[in-house]
Amino acid sequence: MITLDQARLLQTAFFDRDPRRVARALLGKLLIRKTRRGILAGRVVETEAYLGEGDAAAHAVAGKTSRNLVLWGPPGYAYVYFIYGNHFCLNVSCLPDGVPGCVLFRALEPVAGIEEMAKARGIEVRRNSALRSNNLKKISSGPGRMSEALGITRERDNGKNLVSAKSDLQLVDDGYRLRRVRVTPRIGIVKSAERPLRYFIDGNPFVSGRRA
DNA sequence: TACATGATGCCCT
DNA sequence: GGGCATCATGTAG
Repeated sequence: MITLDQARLLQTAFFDRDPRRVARALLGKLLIRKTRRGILAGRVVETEAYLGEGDAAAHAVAGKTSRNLVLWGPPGYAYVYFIYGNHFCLNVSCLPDGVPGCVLFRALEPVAGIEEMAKARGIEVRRNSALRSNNLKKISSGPGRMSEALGITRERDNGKNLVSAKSDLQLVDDGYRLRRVRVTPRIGIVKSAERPLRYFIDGNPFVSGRRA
């Protein structure tokens, strides 16, 4: 394992392939936010693949709109949308320019800047160990939660390159070795609900929702 | 312009 | 396990 500042940015080519492969490959990578006060980082422990044509649950099925335009752009860019009047969800575009597809980030394991992320979520983590452990899971287990922890909004981050050295929101590899991945149907959808397109790290306590 | 809906999370029982 | 807040977006009219 290498330290955070030695971690390597993922390359654009990493995302220039089928979202199902990207979703699996992203597990164990780090999502980092650079702030004036330091670096916030979380390990990707749960993702979902959303395909283009033929995936009724994907935003891409509606065709190009002002909201989902990023899905048709080049790979490695952030697609952020607002949902349920409360939450932002982060995706990364996949496949070549002109072909829609993405991966939704569903949960992170807090790695660095934990105090800051907890603060952004309105959570106290400095007390006794039991409460701390319990509250750690509330920081970024779930797509809306992790977005709030990292300050992700559509206005701020939609269309941002996630593999640019200049970006304040990046995906990096710190050498983490993935053991076992589990695959299940996706969470919270009605159409195409049976398709096994959700991926998560087996046994990781920061995975959201059901873990079987 | 109006209206229905949603890739969620939180609080209550 | 269930109810519900809350609003951007897309679609219908």
